[in-house]
Amino acid sequence: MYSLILANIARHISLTDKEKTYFTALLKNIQVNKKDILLKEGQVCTKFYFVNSGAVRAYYVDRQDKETTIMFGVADWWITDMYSFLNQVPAIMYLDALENSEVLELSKESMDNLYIEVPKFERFFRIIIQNAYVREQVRVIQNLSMTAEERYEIFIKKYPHIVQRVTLKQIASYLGITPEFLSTIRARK
Amino acid sequence: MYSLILANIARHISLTDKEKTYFTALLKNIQVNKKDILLKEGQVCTKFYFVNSGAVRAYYVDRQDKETTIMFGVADWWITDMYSFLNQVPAIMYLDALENSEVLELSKESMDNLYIEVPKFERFFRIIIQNAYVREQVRVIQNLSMTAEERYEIFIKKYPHIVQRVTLKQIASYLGITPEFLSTIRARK
DNA sequence: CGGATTTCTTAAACTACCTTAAGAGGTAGA
DNA sequence: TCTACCTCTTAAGGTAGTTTAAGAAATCCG
Repeated sequence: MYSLILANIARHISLTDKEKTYFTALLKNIQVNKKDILLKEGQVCTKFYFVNSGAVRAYYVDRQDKETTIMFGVADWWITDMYSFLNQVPAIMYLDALENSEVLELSKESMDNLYIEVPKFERFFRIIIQNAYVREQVRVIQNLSMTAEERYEIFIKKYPHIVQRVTLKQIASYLGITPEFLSTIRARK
Repeated sequence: MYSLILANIARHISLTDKEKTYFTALLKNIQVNKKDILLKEGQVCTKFYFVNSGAVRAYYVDRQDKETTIMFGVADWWITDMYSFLNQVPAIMYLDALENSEVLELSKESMDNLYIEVPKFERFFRIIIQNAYVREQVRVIQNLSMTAEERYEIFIKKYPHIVQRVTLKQIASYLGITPEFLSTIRARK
């Protein structure tokens, strides 16, 4: 139940057995079904989620009800509305399950305690967020300098396991195009 | 010389006088002239920069020589090629001065020592990077769900002091459009 | 000061991507 | 098993943003 998350952490910091025990005791294991909602826009996000199995999606809905997929979280990924979680303000995004999934929750309160009890975790989450930042920066560059077709090519190369599991509409909303246009892009090949 | 950066840090962590002295001793103050290059694509980025005065721009150049402005750094901003700096791999971006500027440099080596000597800085840079991550995420959402005109409106509201100081071409490359189109957007009002 | 270079504007023709619509599978629920 | 409702495709017509080009305005520099 905790082997995946402990391996994830071990990639960046070393924990003693005692620290591992302390950390895992803070986690809550939950099972969610396909389409279950973890977070709604407007709610304060109180959890940082780690996906153990299945798939979770983060997306934004604008005034015209158009969805933009912010990220897909599959096994071994951390996912949350970072701004809402860290500042305890209303979320701008939705989080929901694309498949039946097993998710570990770390609450804001637990995280604040964790930083005090095991300060090494400051380093761990700094690295996790650093990597997330760099990925978003690369995505901004790609969105601004490439056509939708090029972005789609990169997406299927980078996330081949995700392409199989999500709908065309969701991929289109990640790329920032309509499903119809993605369909014609696919047909070109 | 260090008052701005110490105030910047004090917003997130408290330092003793001794820690302040240790920290500022790691910094190198440099003066750069307009158009001076701080980092070239392909070089390993060895410095994290803090802008004391003036303005610095980070941008990406694609195979067709098209520039995409990644960020503008004015007084009180941290700027670097994060991926290159942290992993000591070749940079994907350029950094150069838009005006004569005063910049403080923190080297990778100094930063590694800083984390050991004053672990509080793990927290500080985690927060700095968190904020940068959230900004990039919002930018992705805006790029995917808004028209160029809407993004321009938001840009001039959010960075009114920057608009005055940089060229139209640079703003256009931040928004991901051509200077010609930005010119027509401006003429519409 | 004057010439060179860069920046900005305008406009016409073009392309990437959107909108609307209609039909063909697939899947889920009564 | 039938019906309802998503998902995906295809295609025609529309719009946001690009390309090319040329001139005007501003800035740089000897």
